[in-house]
Amino acid sequence: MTLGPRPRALLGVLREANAELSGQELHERLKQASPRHGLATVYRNLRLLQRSGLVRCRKLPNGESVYAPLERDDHHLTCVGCGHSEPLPICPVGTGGLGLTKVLLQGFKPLFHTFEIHGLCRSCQQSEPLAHG
Amino acid sequence: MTLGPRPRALLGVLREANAELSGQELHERLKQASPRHGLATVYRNLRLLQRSGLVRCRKLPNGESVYAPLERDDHHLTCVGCGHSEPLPICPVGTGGLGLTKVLLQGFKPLFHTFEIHGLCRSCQQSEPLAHG
DNA sequence: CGTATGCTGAGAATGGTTCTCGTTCTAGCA
DNA sequence: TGCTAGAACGAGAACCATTCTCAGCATACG
Repeated sequence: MTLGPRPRALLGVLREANAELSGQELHERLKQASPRHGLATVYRNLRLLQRSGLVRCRKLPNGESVYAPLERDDHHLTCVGCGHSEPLPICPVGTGGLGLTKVLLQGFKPLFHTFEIHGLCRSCQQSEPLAHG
Repeated sequence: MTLGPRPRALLGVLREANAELSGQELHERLKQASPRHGLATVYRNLRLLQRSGLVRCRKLPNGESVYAPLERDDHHLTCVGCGHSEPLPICPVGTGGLGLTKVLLQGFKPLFHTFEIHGLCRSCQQSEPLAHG
């Protein structure tokens, strides 16, 4: 598989970054190197890299998608109140995967997984006396 | 915690449904019972129910959110090519949770989790000779 | 009865992402 | 070098699920 210059630059920015980046943020950074780099191209190449198994993606509560290199395996704690999301240093899946049987996958080729715990952060618990119980 | 009539109807529709429903679908169904039920109210009450620990939510690749009762614990296999998502009858988290330490949670109150395997479905593997390797 | 508070519906606004389409780049070839 | 076909690109418009705004209505309470 050969990557064109645009996708390669995109992947480079993602790998240098120490956090997940959104499409908009990636666009900002890529424009610094090539000012005419378009937003559509950013999203086009993000899809390409994702299908190629080089980039992973997840959606934040506010609707934007954030991207990271596939090899980074972070999971998250996300507040359903304020939408704040922070890394969670655990992974429920061993390195060898879940031992998914071929029966379960039925020809599906896994590339990456997302695991997220949703709940209420400390400050949203205080401001919202709704918590069930 | 007391639920008003609108949130209660919403939760009822979700519990009757045998699949996750989007905000738009919920609106459609709720209008059948009360034709003037507004879309804003659907989303308002979805947020309310989510914060109350009664409803869970996840985002599909096409950007819409789908909702289910908290007690339903399904996970998914989602194609990064076509966006198709189907239930996966496994859960990486035991009933007792992950044994998350208080140190990790730092006051965060977990309500539910999402687990999703992203990859390429059989037909997207065929149409896209991109697969890395 | 009068007022405060909260919930609601209708429609406008928002904003990340995708689409359109004319242009530009690249590869292959003579 | 000059030419052509096809792929990739950029700019801006379009899309659409969701959120916001705000006036109207219901309920509770004095």
